[in-house]
Amino acid sequence: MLKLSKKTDYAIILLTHLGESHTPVSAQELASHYRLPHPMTANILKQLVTVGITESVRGQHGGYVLARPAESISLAEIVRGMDGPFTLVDCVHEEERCKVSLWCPTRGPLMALHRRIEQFLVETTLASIIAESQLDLTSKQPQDYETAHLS
Amino acid sequence: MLKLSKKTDYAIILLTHLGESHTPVSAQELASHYRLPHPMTANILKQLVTVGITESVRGQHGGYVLARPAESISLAEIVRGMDGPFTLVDCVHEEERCKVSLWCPTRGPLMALHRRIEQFLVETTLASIIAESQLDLTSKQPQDYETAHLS
DNA sequence: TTGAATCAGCACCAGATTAGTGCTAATTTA
DNA sequence: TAAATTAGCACTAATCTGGTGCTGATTCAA
Repeated sequence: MLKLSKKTDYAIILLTHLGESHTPVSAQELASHYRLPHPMTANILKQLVTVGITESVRGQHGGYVLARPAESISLAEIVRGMDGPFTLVDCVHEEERCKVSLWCPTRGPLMALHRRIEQFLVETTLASIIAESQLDLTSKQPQDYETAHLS
Repeated sequence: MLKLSKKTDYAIILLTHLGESHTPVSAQELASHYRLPHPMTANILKQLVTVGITESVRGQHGGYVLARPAESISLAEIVRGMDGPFTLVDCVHEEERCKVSLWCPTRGPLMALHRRIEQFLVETTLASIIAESQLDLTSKQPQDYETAHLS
């Protein structure tokens, strides 16, 4: 359906938070802050660790931190880590010929679209997402972000 | 999963065929030509009629034709007709504020990506897809397209 | 006028995916 | 040692996707 999964969407939100924090943030904290169900938040964070985007700190006052600077984490990596490899249409990654037609008319245009999307995903870094969200923040309402969320 | 549905993919293939034909083409013909299951092919074509992209001719020697010239049918319209409205993330079409956070950090960048994809979909016409597929055809193998397909 | 070809409009089904829950074990720190 | 926390599972429910199939209406040709 040409849509990002909710998990990926949430992952981006959680990662921007981690990118702005200097100390580990727990799943509990993040879940209640963004009013997301705790088990799911925890699962997303765990998955982000396994794909190497975040690191965890166990024990009391533990939590999650970015594994690398936000400048070196791309949107492409986040999407891939949560959703698996980006594949606009199945044939994008196939070496062999199209199963439907030898010269499939969709191949050219859809490959072009695939490449455009991929380029955007690779170009966009977590750091730029954070920068943009902070811009929005200050321009719209000079209020404390930490306390501003709704059900 | 940021993927086009198979039905949309097939729809594009079928539409390029109709765009190249001057007489109605039956679901049967299209299905056997592209080795697609007949019931599904029929369903896709029926749906394309209901959304106004194709028109049908009933009776013997009936079939489907484009409702309008290929130049005026955009990829956006095809995707919307088959998959429903294009929504990269749920909040794209929401007037009200984000349910997760008042200033959701994903909003800006994901909206930008959404607009880029949409722009491409709107810009790309069925006519241009046909033109490109014919280019491919002649440049790669000067062989009869009608008889060249595989399982 | 009848029969074959064809589309229209449904309703349906199975499998995959997504969203979300929950348990138990390991780790850390106060 | 107890509380807080992540790790690593396995599981469930709902939705989406891909695909099937039936019955009825329309059209054309023999």
